[in-house]
Amino acid sequence: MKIYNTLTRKKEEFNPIDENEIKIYVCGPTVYNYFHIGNARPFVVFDTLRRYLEYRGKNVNFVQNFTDVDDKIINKAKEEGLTPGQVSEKYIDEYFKDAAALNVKKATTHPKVTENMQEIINFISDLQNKGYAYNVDGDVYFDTQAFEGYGKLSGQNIDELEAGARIDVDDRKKSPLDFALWKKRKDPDEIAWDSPWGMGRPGWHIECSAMSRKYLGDTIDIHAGGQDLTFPHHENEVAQSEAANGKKYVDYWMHNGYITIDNEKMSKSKGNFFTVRDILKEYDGEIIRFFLLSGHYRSPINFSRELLDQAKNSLSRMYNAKTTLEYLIDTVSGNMTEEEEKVFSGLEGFRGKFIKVMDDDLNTADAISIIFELISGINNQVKNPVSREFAEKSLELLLELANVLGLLQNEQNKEIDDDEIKRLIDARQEARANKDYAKSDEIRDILKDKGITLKDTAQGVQVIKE
RNA sequence: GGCGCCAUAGCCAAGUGGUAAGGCAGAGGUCUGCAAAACCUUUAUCCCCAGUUCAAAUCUGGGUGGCGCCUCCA
Repeated sequence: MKIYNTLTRKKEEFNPIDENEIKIYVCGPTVYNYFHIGNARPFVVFDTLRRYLEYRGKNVNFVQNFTDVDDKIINKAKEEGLTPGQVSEKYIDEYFKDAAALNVKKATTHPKVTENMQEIINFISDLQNKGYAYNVDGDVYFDTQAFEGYGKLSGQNIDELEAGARIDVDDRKKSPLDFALWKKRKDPDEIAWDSPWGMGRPGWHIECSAMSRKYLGDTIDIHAGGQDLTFPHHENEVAQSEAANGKKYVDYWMHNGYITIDNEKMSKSKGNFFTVRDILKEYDGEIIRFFLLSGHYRSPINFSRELLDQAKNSLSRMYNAKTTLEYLIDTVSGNMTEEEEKVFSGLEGFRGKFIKVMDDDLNTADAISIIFELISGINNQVKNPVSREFAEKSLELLLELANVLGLLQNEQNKEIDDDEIKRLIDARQEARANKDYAKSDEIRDILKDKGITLKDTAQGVQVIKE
């Protein structure tokens, strides 16, 4: 598989350190609110990466943290009269609900900052002992000038960065680029932990370095996140980890593009964001997932209702194919004919094409189009009478590929447990048999309002529940 | 000021040297009592200019337009 590596700015062949355990770290959310669809993109994209690697037979050790102590959480807690812990616990729960709706699997480990305080403190101590960190009256900073290679991930030049100087000027720092590893407690009732430098809490960047080291080791295969984390967050992680461990931190850096609104980056500070929780009120999570995977992960995607509607209709085409096959499996019988064998072996060719495009830096847009080509192939066969075996095998292949993308995961409940609805369906069949079409159409409309769609097929009436 | 990305049909989008995938929407048709679904047909010289090449959406240079990072942000 080839992966575009931000570090080298090239697509590179992916060679994991240990073939038997691929180590991936994805920067997780700061839990002070519901996440928005821009936040959702890395969750979905890198979940897809993980699914694909697993599909190819790899074991993946997938770590995604929760930043559960931070200024924003503290502020939110103050506003709502809660403790920071109460706020973060709440939004961790909410994260899992929305992630599940998007078919994002749970990580192997979801470490929390507050549960790794000792490791973080030890990490800072390591840096201090090696001369990469300095303590200014209880605040500890990373000395960027001491680390050769600062700027190599983001392609930034230190002199130019300083010249750009939108960074805060703080006389206590040796360089404006230096960043906080440990923040001293500012007032006595602020949440804080004891440390060699006094009461305080960790800076943001150090958390990921410490948790990555603890759960995955000094050097990992893939570290991923949104493009906006490249600088300074990931640049700082590289500096910290390589300074402390004396080893390469990450072999492959992956960064996803933004979600935009009217071609402008969606962000909390701009206020132009839509939470997944809100979108879920109108659209199924899989529609959102389809939307997020419909373009390449490094390209920006513009968000709009129109595009969500397009995604919805496209996904319906996939579900129609699935539903039709399931219906055939229930209603027809027999093994594949020679003709069907031939057609099906042609359809199996799409598996190889699917793998080929996914191998090319996770080209999910192409992967989706290949699933559609498979569906066309299936539909073309299924418009004529087919054997049950053909339907079964086709469905299996369709679901195999869709599952890699985390799509077609919704199961239709085929059991009609409502007697009233059963009666209506029977009544319509009777009316049709009597050629009383006015009545049968009327009943069909009534059922439609109840979320039951009827299709008259060669095998009989197909009932589809919404 | 530094670093970087993007521009393909009405909409979305893949393709990065060999003559434009796929989806949505639209139009017409087949099937159906009618629908639905499905199937068939139909819609692009790839922002502009110049260059390299037998050959360029794809490479080079120059424009134009849009976006991002350099500050918390996925």
